[in-house]
Amino acid sequence: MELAAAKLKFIEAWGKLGSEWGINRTMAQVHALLLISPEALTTEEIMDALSISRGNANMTLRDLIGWGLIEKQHKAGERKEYFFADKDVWNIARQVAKERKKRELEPVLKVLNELSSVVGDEKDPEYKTFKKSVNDINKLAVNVDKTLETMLKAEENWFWGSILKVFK
Amino acid sequence: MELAAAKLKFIEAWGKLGSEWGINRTMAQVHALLLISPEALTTEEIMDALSISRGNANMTLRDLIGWGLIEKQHKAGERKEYFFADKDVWNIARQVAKERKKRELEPVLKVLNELSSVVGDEKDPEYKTFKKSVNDINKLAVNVDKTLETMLKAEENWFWGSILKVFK
DNA sequence: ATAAAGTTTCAATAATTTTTGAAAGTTTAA
DNA sequence: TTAAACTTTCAAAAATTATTGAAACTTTAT
Repeated sequence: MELAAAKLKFIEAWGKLGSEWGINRTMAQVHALLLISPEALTTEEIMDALSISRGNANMTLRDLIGWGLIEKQHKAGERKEYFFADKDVWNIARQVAKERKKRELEPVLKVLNELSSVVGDEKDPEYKTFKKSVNDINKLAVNVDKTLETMLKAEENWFWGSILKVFK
Repeated sequence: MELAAAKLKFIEAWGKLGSEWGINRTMAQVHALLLISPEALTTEEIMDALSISRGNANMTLRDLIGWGLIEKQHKAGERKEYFFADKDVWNIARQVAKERKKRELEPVLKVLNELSSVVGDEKDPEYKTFKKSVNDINKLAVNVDKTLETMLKAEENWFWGSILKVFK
């Protein structure tokens, strides 16, 4: 396969995976493009490469910055803004884990906690089933939260070393 | 909080989490409803509880069966079909992991593998950057895949025991 | 101050995804 | 058989989400 074709395939695959995981296709594609680009790119270059509008490019880039996945760069003597992706895949994974934990897991933990404290008649099957499911999900969510917390602090080699050794 | 209100809140929270993770809101809500229901429910009961149409209910239930999260039940002397959710949260987590691994991770691993084999000029920064990103993502994806594989075979206590002990 | 270069915003439009509801299909019992 | 009870399908409609593009805004250089 040609490099040019391979790049397109990578961008497409990343976009598809993103959309399956609740991340806007275009956002995932812009990220993919920057990931495989050795140089920082301008908004115009990104618009051209992916055939998207200026407005879309601008909003997507802003979101990616919000996720901590890319940053703006300025080149000496130039007005234009350049965008550059962190290429360290472990950083990326941690950054995504950090944001999703904050945006999604934590609010759910909060609700589960409130729901854990609902009191009722232990004889009532409706209550018992509700309580058991909520408590079990809560425990699982707390374990996931703890594991993510560890991941956020960990070095890649140590993390996978520990996990894969145990599971070997 | 009243049990009735708590149930609604749980269904709502589960639906929201689902939609953030690329799972249809209604599907997550039906799953939530069945999770906290001590008895199997009919299509009609589900339609009523969530105010959804018969068509929607039917398709959603079919999808949930496809994900291995619920099953049909028949009660003696009744024509109606009843639906019942597996309440074991560890089974649920494994089932979801299994399906998403198959549907999403494996296709991506396949593409990454193809892209890893693209050859080019080691002096070309475009090629070098592409290759490095693809290889790094590939390694991460393989580690995730191995960990999921272990999870699929594991008992809940052993799994979290091992992970949390290492990370303590 | 002005104009050029560049960035941001957002209402309108387009695309996608979800839902409806009624018709077609199936199963069971009499 | 027939018809009642129930399930499935799917084209059309609704809802949601993403994208465009042009105007407004900001910054910099002269």
